[in-house]
Amino acid sequence: MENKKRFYITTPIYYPSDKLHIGHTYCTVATDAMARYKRLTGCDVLFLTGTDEHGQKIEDKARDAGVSPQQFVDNIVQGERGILDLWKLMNISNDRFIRTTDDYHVSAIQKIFKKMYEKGDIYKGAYKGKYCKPCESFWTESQLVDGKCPDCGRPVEDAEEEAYFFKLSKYADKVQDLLENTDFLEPKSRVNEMVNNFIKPGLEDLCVSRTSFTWGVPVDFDPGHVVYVWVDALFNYTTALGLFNDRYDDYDKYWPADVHFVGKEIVRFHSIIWPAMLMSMEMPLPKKVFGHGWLLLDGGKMSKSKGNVVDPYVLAEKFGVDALRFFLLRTFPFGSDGNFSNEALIGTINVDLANDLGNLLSRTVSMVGKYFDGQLPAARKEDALDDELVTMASGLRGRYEEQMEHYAFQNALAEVFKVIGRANKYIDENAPWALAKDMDANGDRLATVMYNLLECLRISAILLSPFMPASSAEILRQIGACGCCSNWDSAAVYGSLRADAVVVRGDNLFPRIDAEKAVAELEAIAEQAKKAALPALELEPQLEEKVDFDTFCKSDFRAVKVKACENVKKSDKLLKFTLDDGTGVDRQILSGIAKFYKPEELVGKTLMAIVNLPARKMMGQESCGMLISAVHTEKGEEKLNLLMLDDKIPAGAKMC
RNA sequence: CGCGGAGUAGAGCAGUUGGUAGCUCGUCGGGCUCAUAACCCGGAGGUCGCAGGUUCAAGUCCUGCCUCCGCAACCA
Repeated sequence: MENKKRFYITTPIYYPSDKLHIGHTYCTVATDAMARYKRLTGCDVLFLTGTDEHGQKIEDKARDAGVSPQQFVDNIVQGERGILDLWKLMNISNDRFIRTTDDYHVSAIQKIFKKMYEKGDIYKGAYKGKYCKPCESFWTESQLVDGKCPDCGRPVEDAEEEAYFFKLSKYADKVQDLLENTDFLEPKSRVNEMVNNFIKPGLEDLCVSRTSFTWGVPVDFDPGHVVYVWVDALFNYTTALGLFNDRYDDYDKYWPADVHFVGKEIVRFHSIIWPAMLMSMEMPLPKKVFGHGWLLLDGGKMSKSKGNVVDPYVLAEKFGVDALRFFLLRTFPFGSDGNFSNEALIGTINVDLANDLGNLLSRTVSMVGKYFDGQLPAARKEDALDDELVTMASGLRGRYEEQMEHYAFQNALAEVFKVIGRANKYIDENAPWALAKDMDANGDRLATVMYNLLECLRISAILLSPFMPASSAEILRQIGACGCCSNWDSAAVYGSLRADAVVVRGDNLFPRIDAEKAVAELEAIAEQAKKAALPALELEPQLEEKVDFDTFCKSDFRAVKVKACENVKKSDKLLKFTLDDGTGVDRQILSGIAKFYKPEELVGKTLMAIVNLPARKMMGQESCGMLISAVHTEKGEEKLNLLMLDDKIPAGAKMC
């Protein structure tokens, strides 16, 4: 037992500048399923996840929020509905959680940085870039928008910043060899991308310190410098085991990692920079980096700006944690991108979980209860009708294992559901309800049929447990499986379930979902969330361009008094004003403010209008001029307020 | 010619080393009644992006083109 095989698996450490979305959940759930699977098979597993908490962006966000960077990340990590809460909700079984702001990590990073510096792989140089003085920030050429600062739009200038660099170029050949000639990086399709894109054109040395912000691990031998992201972030996988710190003592036991699961956007850092740094440190390399795909929405990337970010909290609470976990790993091939949609989620839950698995459990358990009072008799009678089902179920663990070892969650689950589908068909073939009509003649046969169904459920439940821990346990409970027939070994032994197991009916595991209703509700929630995310107040930016005085004077603004005001027929925006402009002749102006005012409340008010705009027809009526309103945007919604003047001002008074 | 991925039934996807084109949903018809109006069987529906080529044989190999998507260096 002390020779248990060890397995160390990690997720990326996530950047807590915002709440996490379904994409992060996808990666973490996949890692969790793998970790649970390995534990199931008897491995001594260490599963690590965490957060990467330093950097300019966090510093900026914290400043905007008026809190310290530490308070800011604490809130996102530990706060209500934060990252820890999310992983708890999703039933993530991580053994450790590292935060790069943890003391032990910070001091370990300083030691690592220093060691690489002393070795000569980190050296001092100059980081060239574009500098925006007002914003005090550095930008790269590619970050600029129209050659100007992406934040404020003002011009930038060439500048240099003192910085430390890592000699990435020194390890280029060794890394290329690693990628091309081993299975270090999977899926294999990512290898070409890395080699062609980054290594062949020549690796440049990597900037690993900055002086332009302070929220980071200080370089202890050079005040003013903080360690820039990669050294700090990547080495988390080792500091969390106790490298250069006393907090943990598992480095020798678990390093090198068996696999890092990472999103395809950070494959580069994990497959090029990370091995190079480890080579520099003369440490063993992880055995594998697996770059999984992204969940796309409407074929495009999820992003805050598109307002299409999917909230895992909402889905888990609405449909259940296990259903969401299952959906993510059953539907999408792990290595490539997948199209997420609410319809697909609900479809998978209804078809696989409710109709096939849930209903199989329900009908089986119900029949054992109805025909045998929950406990099968000992006498059995086999039949050729059993062969195919029994063969399939007996070999299921092997086929499942083959897929799981290749991180092919989708295929592993497909194997399980083939057996579940076959079991449903088996019920039809044997028509237990017909057998039950003559228990004296068919009782033995009926018991065999029911036992075979229970066995299929038992084996399936064991193999599904890494994906749906709670639901699998409930299935095993309902079919009366004990500990010794709920483990990995028993999943390969058909007939493990005690012949006299006590079967108890429970609630429906996966209730069917009314798809139309659920989609509508989700869309309403999304709409609400989108609104809430919009800024409370937005103002039009001031114009840069100058207007000369003469041009300005050409605009003839006048005080006008509202003599009458009414809604324009068939228009929900327009109000029609009859105004006294001091000339003695009524002036008619149409204004698009019906949403904000009732006509009657405006009568008698003194407003401001520009009167020398050319007349223009709106909804078939003439509008001679324009009423002046103040405009601003609240929560994405435009608000208009008419300029109301002191009623002492006579009609026709000129504004200047 | 920056790099990479993708284009297969109405939708979403599988298709390992070339040899009758499959799966899920939907749709149409039938069966059953134990069960969560669930389950089972059958039918319809594809010139596998386009054009060439290699081959006895190509969705699968080669060439060219078109369309969509992602990445393009310090950015999760």
